[in-house]
Amino acid sequence: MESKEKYYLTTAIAYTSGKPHIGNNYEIVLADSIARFKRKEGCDVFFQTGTDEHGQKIELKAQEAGVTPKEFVDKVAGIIQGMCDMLNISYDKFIRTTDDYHERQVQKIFKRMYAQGDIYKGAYEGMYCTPCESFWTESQLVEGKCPDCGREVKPAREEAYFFRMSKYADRLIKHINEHPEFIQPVSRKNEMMNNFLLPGLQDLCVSRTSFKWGIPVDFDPGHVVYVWLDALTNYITGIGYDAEGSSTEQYKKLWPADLHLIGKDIIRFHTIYWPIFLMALDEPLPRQIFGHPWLLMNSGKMSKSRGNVIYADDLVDFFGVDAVRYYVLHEMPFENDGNATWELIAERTNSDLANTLGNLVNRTISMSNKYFGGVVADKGAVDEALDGDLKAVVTGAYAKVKERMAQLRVADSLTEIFGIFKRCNKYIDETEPWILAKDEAKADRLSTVLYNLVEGICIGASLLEPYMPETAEKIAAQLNTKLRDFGQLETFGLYESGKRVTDKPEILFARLDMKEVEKKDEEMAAAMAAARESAEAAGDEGQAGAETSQADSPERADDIIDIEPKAEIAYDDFAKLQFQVGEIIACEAVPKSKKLLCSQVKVGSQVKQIVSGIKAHYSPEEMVGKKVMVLVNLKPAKLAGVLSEGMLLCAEDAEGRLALVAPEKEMPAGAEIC
RNA sequence: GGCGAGAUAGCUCAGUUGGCUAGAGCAUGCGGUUCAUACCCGCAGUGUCGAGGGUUCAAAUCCCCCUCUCGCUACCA
Repeated sequence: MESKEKYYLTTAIAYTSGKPHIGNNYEIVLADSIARFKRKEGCDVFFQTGTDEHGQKIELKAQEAGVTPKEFVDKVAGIIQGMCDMLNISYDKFIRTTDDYHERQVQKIFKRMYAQGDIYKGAYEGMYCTPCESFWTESQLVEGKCPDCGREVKPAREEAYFFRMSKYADRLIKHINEHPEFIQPVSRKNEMMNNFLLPGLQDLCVSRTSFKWGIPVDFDPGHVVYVWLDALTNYITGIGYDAEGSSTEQYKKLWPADLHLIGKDIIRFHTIYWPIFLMALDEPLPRQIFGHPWLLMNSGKMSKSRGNVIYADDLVDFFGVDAVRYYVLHEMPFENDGNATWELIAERTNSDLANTLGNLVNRTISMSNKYFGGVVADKGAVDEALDGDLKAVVTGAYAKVKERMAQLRVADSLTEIFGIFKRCNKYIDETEPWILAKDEAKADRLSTVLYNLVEGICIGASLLEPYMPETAEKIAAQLNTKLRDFGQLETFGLYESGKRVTDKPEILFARLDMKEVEKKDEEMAAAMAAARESAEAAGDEGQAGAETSQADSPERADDIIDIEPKAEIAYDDFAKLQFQVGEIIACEAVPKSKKLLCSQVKVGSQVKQIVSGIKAHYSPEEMVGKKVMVLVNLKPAKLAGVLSEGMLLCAEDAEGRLALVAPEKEMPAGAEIC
């Protein structure tokens, strides 16, 4: 192996709005296995992870919890770091965006970009939708109304800083085309190109004035640096970047990053905005960005409100840290979402970890003790026909694993490694040690067979170390040896002949009773439901550990709408709106539309046809018969080619779930709401 | 609506530039074995390779069309 090559990898930083679930933790386990693998390959690895701690959402959560934002994020960051430690994550640096050096650099970066003209002070000058607290350009409006809610918009203006994205678009397009490995998996590259780069980039707003919990723009009080400029730059500030040219030696050595590991939901920010920020700073671009798939629970996205969340600490308590690491690494394909349930994890643990691996180690050690008092010695009694293939499989595994890892195919790497253990089990069957033991004359052969097994297990365990470090160490300890370096995995026979293995092998993974697992699953589901109920009863979801959907984490959702509170309106404004109770008498999905339902709504003596974007939340069948709140005097418009003559009012929560608003007591269709 | 990906054994998926009787893992059934955590080894499967056309000596693999699923995006009064 030549002189140490550096390898800098990062995960996305976790948003500190609540406790992350196993779907969020997956990424860091994946990163950890890559980091450990690279270290064993001899690279000088730097592995950074951390937390993203600013934003209005956190400001609100803290307020609800009755603590300061800093107190709030300190607590959550502590939980997140604790989970990393629990999962045995070998990070070199845990950055928090509230760290002083980070805040200072973000301010400098902002100032430099402003001085260069990449950031300019402008304003949202456009049509403002007060209820949505959103600005829209003329072209975004639909029929002159807010494209989000369809209500009236009015001209408004709010001061803000913008980043001139378009200036760098051509360079980025060129870079992406010339570096096919830049965006992984490649299918994402086309999405970025077709949806954003080729149609033309919009300038990005990079400051806010509507909340305080952020990094202040130091030359313009009232503005705080918005979201991505703050969060993304952690990748350089964490290793000592300085916007004024005094970056540390560490930075000069490590940058550009070799790999940014992120969830597929934030690929856009990492493959478009982040590279452009770097271009503005005249820094090289990261080598590769891998947007990994998600780990789903019961084939659905995990979210607390669905009650299907699994937390890493519960899993670790039940299965053990390495079983959890193994599951998420093994079950996650490269491009498709993976699935997790208590039963699936248990099945995987039983078949691969308890049966194949654990039992192999156990039976090998047991035989060594039984036949030779624990002494493992190579007596040179080779049976070429039987031993050759075993040795070939064992010594050939490293090359295969290395190749898989180079493509970030971690799950496939594990499969290759387990090929060793399966081959060893087969070898036992082929050599039949218990028969050899009956014949004094075959003692040397028996000894060699056991030696070969121990050697095979040693190499397998050494390969397994990046993925399951604790288990690998346990195996080495039971075999009274040390884990090998990667340079020693292609030579068979390095186990020191004559050593004595442990006389009391410890079960590595106990077989799990599926009934117990089922019980545990039900228990957790019940606990989840109870927690949800009590949270609802208390009318409060603001505790640390509140909802974290996989989509709005690990960085942060751009669905947070953080603009000025609505302006006060006069009664006259309100009086213009006519609300009535409407009864839905028929409803069907709008063809050629994914989200629209078309309802016939009885309002008084007339029936209005109203199209609503609620297909994801209500089926046409369940709509029928509902009495709901209708805005009836809205100017009719066509949606997906279908006429809509009003609007059904809905409540929407932070996760975008909708609930129709209905009168609390029985009211006739047509009753005025005032 | 736009762009893209996919549809293969009960389940999760492999199938390279078209080439023999289409594969792996898990689950299932049967057989073997007993060192071991009721474990391990072997065998057996079943498949209209989404539907229909076409090119070819030959197509899961290429072309056309259809159905369905998924991703990104737009829209969602």
